[in-house]
Amino acid sequence: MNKRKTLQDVALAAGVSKMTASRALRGDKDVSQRNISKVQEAARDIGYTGNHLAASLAGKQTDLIGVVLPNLNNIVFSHVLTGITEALYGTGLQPVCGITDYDADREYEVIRNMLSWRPTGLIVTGTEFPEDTQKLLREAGIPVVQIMDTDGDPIGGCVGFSHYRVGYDMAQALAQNSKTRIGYIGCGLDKDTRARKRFDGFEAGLKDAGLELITISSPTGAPSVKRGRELTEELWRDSPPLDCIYYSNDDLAAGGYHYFNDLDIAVPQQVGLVGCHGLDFISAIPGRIATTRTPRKEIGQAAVQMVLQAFATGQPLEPRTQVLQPKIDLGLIAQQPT
Amino acid sequence: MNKRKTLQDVALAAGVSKMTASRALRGDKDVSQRNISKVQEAARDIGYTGNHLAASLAGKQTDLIGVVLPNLNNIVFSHVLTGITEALYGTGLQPVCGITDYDADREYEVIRNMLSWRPTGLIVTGTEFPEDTQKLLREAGIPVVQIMDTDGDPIGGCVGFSHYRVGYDMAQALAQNSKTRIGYIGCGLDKDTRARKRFDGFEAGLKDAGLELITISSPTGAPSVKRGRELTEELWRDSPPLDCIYYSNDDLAAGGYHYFNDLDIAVPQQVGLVGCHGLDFISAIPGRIATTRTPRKEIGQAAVQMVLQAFATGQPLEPRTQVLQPKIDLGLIAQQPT
DNA sequence: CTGAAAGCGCTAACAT
DNA sequence: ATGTTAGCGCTTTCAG
Repeated sequence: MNKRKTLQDVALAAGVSKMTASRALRGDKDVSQRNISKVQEAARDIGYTGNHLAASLAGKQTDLIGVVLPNLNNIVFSHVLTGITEALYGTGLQPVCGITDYDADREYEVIRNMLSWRPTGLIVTGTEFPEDTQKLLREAGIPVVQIMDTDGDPIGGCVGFSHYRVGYDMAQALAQNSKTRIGYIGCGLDKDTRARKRFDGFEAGLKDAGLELITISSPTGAPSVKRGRELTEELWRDSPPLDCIYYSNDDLAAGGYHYFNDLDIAVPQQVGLVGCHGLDFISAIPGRIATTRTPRKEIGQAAVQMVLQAFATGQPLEPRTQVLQPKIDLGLIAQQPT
Repeated sequence: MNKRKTLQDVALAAGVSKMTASRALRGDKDVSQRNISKVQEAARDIGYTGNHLAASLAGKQTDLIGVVLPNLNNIVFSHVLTGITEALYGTGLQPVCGITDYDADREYEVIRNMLSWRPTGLIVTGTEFPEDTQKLLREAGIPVVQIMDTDGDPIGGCVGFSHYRVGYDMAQALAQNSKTRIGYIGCGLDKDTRARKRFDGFEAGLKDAGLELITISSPTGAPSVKRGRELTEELWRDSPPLDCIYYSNDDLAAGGYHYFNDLDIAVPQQVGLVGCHGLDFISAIPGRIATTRTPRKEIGQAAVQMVLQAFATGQPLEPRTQVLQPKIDLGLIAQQPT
């Protein structure tokens, strides 16, 4: 394990000064073509890798964009990250991702830790933060963009949609389509504030339509297809008759679909199932599960645009909210025009 | 956007030297209780965040573990990353993740870029690398662990399983369970070498059982549930009768399941469907889709153990392969004991 | 177009 | 227990 090569080694091998080597490697203007070749060759020969730590420390700028997400097992956040990664591709910036697991303390630590790498920008999930986390973000001195949720006061840029309204609108749509005996199944609402906001909005939407939830199942834990099946089975067994179930996401709804399918209960004719997000597997059973299509990738891309813009102007990001409206897809629940 | 605070500012505010402040903040031994409190207080008061760049440059060690994955939309790799993150939690090390999108050039760049952050260890996916990437890894001077695939010569540590054997074993199992007219559907085998190895193993396994694939559908593009449905529909329409379809993963198989389910074709009685990985949604339709359960999270955890061990001994990692054997789950395809 | 000097913010290694 | 002195490897001046 011989010592790592430094710029000095490259300079030596190329027979120029450290400075010329540095400029040549970074593609600075004002280096002779001959020296550029010599330096690049030397770098390749000795296997020079560079040192971002030193470069960033000296240059007072990193090429890092911090991204703080609750979780990557939830495919929704993978999609956001994909949007971010794609939008960043070719800009010379690169994402560094931190996971909070929906834990506020961990979130504080993750953000604090990120900031100490002096990223050029920061993208964080959600709008609800404890006081000290807010302080951290406000004093970060770099562009901060909050994503996914627009219910709340943004600290810097903000792009996403209103989860409350997603719930509200879906409740109204179901009521308009003759669903009256509605149940709810959601997982981990104690931690997932956005799922909770959808729930709150849904209840409000029902209420305004003169309805209320007949049964509510809201255990802790992570939502999954399997979990959705189990919870649906319980609910169906113990609850008064339902003509519709609203789930906190598509995974749970898919689990419900499998349960009813095995029982030969027609979905959505006998019972309507409603999820959230519009994931790929929903389109593999066209029309069966109603959902709200959320623009996840687009949110990631828009967040990057905000950071890039702030980066270009050199200004911190003014509080500004951009809403990317989700679309309701009722599938076969939608009444045919009569 | 006032200038970021430095250790000097903390020292000044606390009335001690930079060094004492540094020690106090890092919890070094040999600092008086009184100064510890004073420094911590000062740091909090002025909103000191620290600078990892400077610390790592001076300390010649980072707390970073590089993780290079092909993709995060594939939930399989999210699970690996989760295993890594969990195993790293509490060690003071943290993962930094790079995405290659199954592209060799991008992979080279990602790894090169990672190395220039001087991580303490590196976890990369797969065993097949172009010559220059191999060189990079060999000369990295830090513990390198290759994961997921054990078919090939490891450069450093290696943990995973044989994809060839996964395919081979499944072919044999299907043959033993009276499947004879078998088709194959897989996506993106041009880029996903591990899926290709499963395919190769599957063909070999069939051959050794005196069988061969009746139909093969292997388009480019990303596998998804929706795609699985579409490809299954095509295959079923155009192919001679089949009693079993082997897919390159569970997502595609699930798409096939939905297709047959809508047609009231019994799965697996009329046609057996076989995926790979044993994802959550498989267990929501118990027994219907056969699969191979792969220990994804465990692979991530084992990889971290290897890095940690090398870190502790201070030695580069000797080539060493650890196999975490996947388990076949035939579900209802398995013949009942007679 | 090139180079020499200075220093980014921190910590290791010695002092005291 | 605390402070001082030297860098880590690079880039930003500024001078040729």
